[in-house]
Amino acid sequence: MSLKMRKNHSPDPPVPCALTECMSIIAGAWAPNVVWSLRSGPRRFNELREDIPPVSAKVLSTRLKELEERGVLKRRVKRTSPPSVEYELTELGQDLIPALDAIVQVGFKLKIARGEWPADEPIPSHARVERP
Amino acid sequence: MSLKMRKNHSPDPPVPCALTECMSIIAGAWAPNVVWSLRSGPRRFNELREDIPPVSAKVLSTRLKELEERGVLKRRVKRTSPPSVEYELTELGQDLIPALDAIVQVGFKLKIARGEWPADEPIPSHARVERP
DNA sequence: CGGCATCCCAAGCGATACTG
DNA sequence: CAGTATCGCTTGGGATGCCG
Repeated sequence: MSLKMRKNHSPDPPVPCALTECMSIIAGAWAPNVVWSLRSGPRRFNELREDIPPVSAKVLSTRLKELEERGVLKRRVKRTSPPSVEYELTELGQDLIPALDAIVQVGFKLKIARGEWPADEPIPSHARVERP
Repeated sequence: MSLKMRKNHSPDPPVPCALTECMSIIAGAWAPNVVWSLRSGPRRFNELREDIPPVSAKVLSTRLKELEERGVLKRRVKRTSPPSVEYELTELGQDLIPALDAIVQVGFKLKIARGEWPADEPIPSHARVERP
């Protein structure tokens, strides 16, 4: 494909590489946390809000919808009373876990480098988010 | 500055977990591509612009400065004529490569799932960006 | 409980022009 | 070559309130 300089910002696929492709899924302030929070099983809307304290309902809702459209998770309505909704990772969602885990590992290296994590403490593998 | 209008957006630490920590480094449209482009050695400013076609000079410049401040890469000025500037990953920058590679792997899975990459073709390990 | 509607703000990015 | 300056747009996100 001829990738010529376009005068203006691309109406066409912008750098259609695998990296950008996947990054666009886990971009944004909360999407990675949502996926990460779901890695150990289904969670409900308000559970996710508690997992990721500062997220607003609007944004969480938006992210969830987007992640569902992208095939990362599934929304499941349980017709109980009161009705409850569960979100669960799809296979694609599961595929993201190793990538996120790799990112978390780097995050811990950063904390150690800044002395925010005791260096003698082992780096937790498959570390949890701060879910109390 | 200390007395911000407290009506909106949180003045408090936003989920200081390892995941968010590292994500903030590789967030944005181009930061991951920059790191990825540097993984096989130093690159110059305009080389990076060619590696990542749609990025503007302003944004690239901003990202590079930010990544340098964060300790991800080093800026090295060669006093030739005309002077040239090289950017190179630090150790921290290198640490990011496995994470980005994991992301790229997912990216290829996505492409395959959509039939944009021949399924019989092997998934390139440590795949390159489209650097011709 | 699980959202959506509304309003607003700030960051990120692109385009163009200009500089040392 | 390697940027900076300026501008304006688009997007993401927060706060609050309402609703089935």
